[in-house]
Amino acid sequence: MAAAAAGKRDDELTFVTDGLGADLDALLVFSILRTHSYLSPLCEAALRDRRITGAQFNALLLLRSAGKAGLKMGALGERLVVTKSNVTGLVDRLERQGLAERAGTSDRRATVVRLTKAGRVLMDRASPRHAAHLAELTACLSAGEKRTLIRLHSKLRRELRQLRRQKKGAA
Amino acid sequence: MAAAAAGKRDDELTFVTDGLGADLDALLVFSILRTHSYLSPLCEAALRDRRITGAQFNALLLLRSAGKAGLKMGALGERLVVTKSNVTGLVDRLERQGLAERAGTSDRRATVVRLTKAGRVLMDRASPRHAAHLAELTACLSAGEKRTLIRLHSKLRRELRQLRRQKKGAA
DNA sequence: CGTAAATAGTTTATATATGGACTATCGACA
DNA sequence: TGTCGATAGTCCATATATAAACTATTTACG
Repeated sequence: MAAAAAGKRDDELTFVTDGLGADLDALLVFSILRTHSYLSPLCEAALRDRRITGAQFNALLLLRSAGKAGLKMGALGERLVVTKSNVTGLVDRLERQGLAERAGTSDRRATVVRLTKAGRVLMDRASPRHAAHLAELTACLSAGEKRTLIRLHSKLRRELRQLRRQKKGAA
Repeated sequence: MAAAAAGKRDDELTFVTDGLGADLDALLVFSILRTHSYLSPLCEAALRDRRITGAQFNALLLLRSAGKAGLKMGALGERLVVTKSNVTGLVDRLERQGLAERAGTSDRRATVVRLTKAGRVLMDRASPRHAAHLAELTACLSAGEKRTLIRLHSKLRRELRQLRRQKKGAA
C-alpha cells in the first residue's frame, strides 16, 4: 500500500494525497515538493546572519566559480533554472548590496555579472559554514541512502529537462 | 566520486556544487532543490488551462477533502507547510475567483475556508487530468525506484520537521 | 473576576518567480 | 547592403512566500 511506504499516518503529506487517491506517482511528486518546502527555509535560516537569501547565495556561488570573467545574465538564469526576468531582479539586489556588479561586453546586447571584492569576502566566510549546516540537515541519512537519492533525482531530472525542452520548443 | 553519482558532467547541478566542493551533503541538498525547480513549473503547466496555480490546486485539494466542514486558515497553512500570512493571500485569491469562501466560527478569532460549488466542479474536472500528468512526469522511474524515493524523502522529512520545530520553539 | 499569555488572522514590506510585451543589437541571407 | 528573425536583457502585472508588527479574541490562573 502506498500510504505505508510514505511512513506513518501523522505525515501530513497523506492529507494532501488523500485528495488524489494516493497513487504512487502523485505520492512521489508531492513527496519531492513537500521535502523542498521543509528543506528550503531551513537552508536559508543559516544565511540570515549574512543578510542574504538562498537564491542570492546560489547565485553568488556560481559567480564565484566563474571568477573575474563573470557570467552572462542568461547563463546565470540557465544554471539557476530560473527565467531571465527573475535574474534581472536578483542581480539588481546583489548589486544594491555591493556583492556583484554588471559589466558590458563586446556583444552590446549582453551583460556579464561578476562578484565584487565584498561578494568574494562574504562567500569565503559564508560557504564553509553553509556546507556544514547542510550536513547537519541530512545527518539522518546514511552515505548509501544519500547516494541513492542523488542518483534517482539525477535520473528524474534528466527526464524532466527533456520534457521542459519539448514544451519550450512547442511554444 | 560524488560527481559520478550525480550523472554526467552536462548536469548543470555540477556547476553549482563545484562552488561548494561537491561533497555528498551539498550535492544531495542541491539535488533535491534543483529537482524541485524542474518539477514544480512542469506540474503547474497542466493547470494553466484551468486558470489556477499549483499552490491554489494544492489548497483546493485539501479543501475538497475537508468537505463542507472546511478547514481553518491555520490548519490549511500547516498542511501546505506555509505561513499564515501566505494563507491569507492564497485564500483571498481563491475567494476572488469564486472557488472558495470564508465563514466565521463559534471561536470568533477563527475562520474556516470551504470550497464553493464552482470550486468543487473545477476540482472534479481538473484532478484526474492532473494525476495523469504527474504520472507522465515520473514515467522514467520504476515502481521500485519511486517507492525508494518516497521512503527516503519521508525519512528525511521526518527529521527536518523535528529541526523546524526546534527552531520555532527557540524563537 | 480580571488580567496576562496564548492563539487566529490580517497587514505591511520585501524577495522570489513567472509570462508576456518591449527595446536594442546581432547575424544570416537575398 | 538592407531587412528580417533570433537573441539578450529589461519592464510590467501578478502569484507565492517570508518575517514582523498589529488587532481581536480566548484561555489560564491568581
